[in-house]
Amino acid sequence: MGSSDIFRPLRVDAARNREAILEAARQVFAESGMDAALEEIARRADVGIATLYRRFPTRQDLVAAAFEPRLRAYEAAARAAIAAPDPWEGFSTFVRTACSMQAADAGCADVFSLTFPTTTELDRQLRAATAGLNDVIERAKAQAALRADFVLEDLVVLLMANAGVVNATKRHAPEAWERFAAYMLDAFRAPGASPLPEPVGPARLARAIRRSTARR
Amino acid sequence: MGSSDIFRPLRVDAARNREAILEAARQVFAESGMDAALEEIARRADVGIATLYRRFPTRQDLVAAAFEPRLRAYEAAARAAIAAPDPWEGFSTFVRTACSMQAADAGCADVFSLTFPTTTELDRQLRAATAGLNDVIERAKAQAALRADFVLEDLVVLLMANAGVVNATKRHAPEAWERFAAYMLDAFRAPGASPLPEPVGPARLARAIRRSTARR
DNA sequence: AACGAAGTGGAACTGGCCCTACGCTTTTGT
DNA sequence: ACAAAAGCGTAGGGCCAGTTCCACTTCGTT
Repeated sequence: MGSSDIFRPLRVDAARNREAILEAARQVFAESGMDAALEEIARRADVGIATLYRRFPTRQDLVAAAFEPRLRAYEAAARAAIAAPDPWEGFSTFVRTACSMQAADAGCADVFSLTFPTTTELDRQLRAATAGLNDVIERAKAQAALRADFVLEDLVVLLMANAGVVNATKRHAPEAWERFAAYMLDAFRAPGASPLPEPVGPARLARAIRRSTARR
Repeated sequence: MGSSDIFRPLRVDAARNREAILEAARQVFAESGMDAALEEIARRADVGIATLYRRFPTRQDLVAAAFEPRLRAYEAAARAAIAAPDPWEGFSTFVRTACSMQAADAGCADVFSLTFPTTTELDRQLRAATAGLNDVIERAKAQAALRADFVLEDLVVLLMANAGVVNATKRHAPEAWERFAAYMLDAFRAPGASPLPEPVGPARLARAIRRSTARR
């Protein structure tokens, strides 16, 4: 990847530990979100905390590496939407898939909602995948399935909202998001019932994203 | 209030400090949510941490006291909705008001979305106020302004969702919630475009609420 | 089998926050 | 003016998470 010139393979024990850390990280991030305790991850991987730091100097390095499979899944969902013959079908399936991933994995809730500061590379890819949907969106509008004033950023806002739903309900009503997503899809469906306030333009949303450290 | 039999007035300096603490708490809670650091509140009130603890032995005592004006405002908004001649008008104004309060005050985002464990008394009142809306909801359905499958709990879920939006956008796109709320209102408006998944019944939502400590 | 490089884990330091104990200060009532 | 009651702030112990350091172990090579 983007590391040094000479690619030196890891020693086998080191490689094994690296995998154990990633596996543990995926579990823990899924349960507790991207701001979970690193020591918990090390503990669960049966590895000293220093080992974790040596392999992943910053939290973001670990997040990026652990999140990769989910990113692929997200990209795949976007591609599926693009490839779908019926654009509304593609669009709505994508929405449900992404929301369901958020529900199943607290890390996805954090990352899809761009609420967690990730590597520039990771969120470049995430945005790219999302932006790819512009095509479906246009086609869905063209056949008057999607309301004309819908914009790509509405999708991001939806994921932020869904993260809120999921976060509040995951313990005792883990399927609440389904009804919520259905409402949103109804809202997106043409014709728009009433005029909407301006969307926050892509530029501002982008700036918004960079640094909502999720605070707490 | 609910304290001891003999009501002993506070010494004037103590009363002054109490007010300072409440004022600081309101500021800090509004900025950082209900899980803000108590020491920060004491610091900002120019008061020792022990004073804060003496006056408000638990975090929830402080939250309840600090939140009171907001609770009143919420109740007032609900009453206004009930009193509105046009039920849809009343309903939608209420939704916008509650969302806007969440946007303006991170504490409201936490409490309205029932994401933060509060005193039983406080959230009893909050629920009562919300439940009062059942009347408007029925009237709005009766005149086919609100879709027939809407339930009261959808309102709570909306507030959870809006908390997510607000949390992610407050720094750089603080009015994003307006467009989101408008979408939701469109979704709620009759006729329902497509069948919805079952709502999570009141009982389960209630259990959900008790203890979503907002984790992180 | 033996040596050096690579890797390891835990101890130690930091800083933030919660919460309590305790000796000092202010108010209040006489 | 003074003493008792009420209130106060600081200091300190506990906990938890992040981060760095370093003496020790394991691996891979010759």
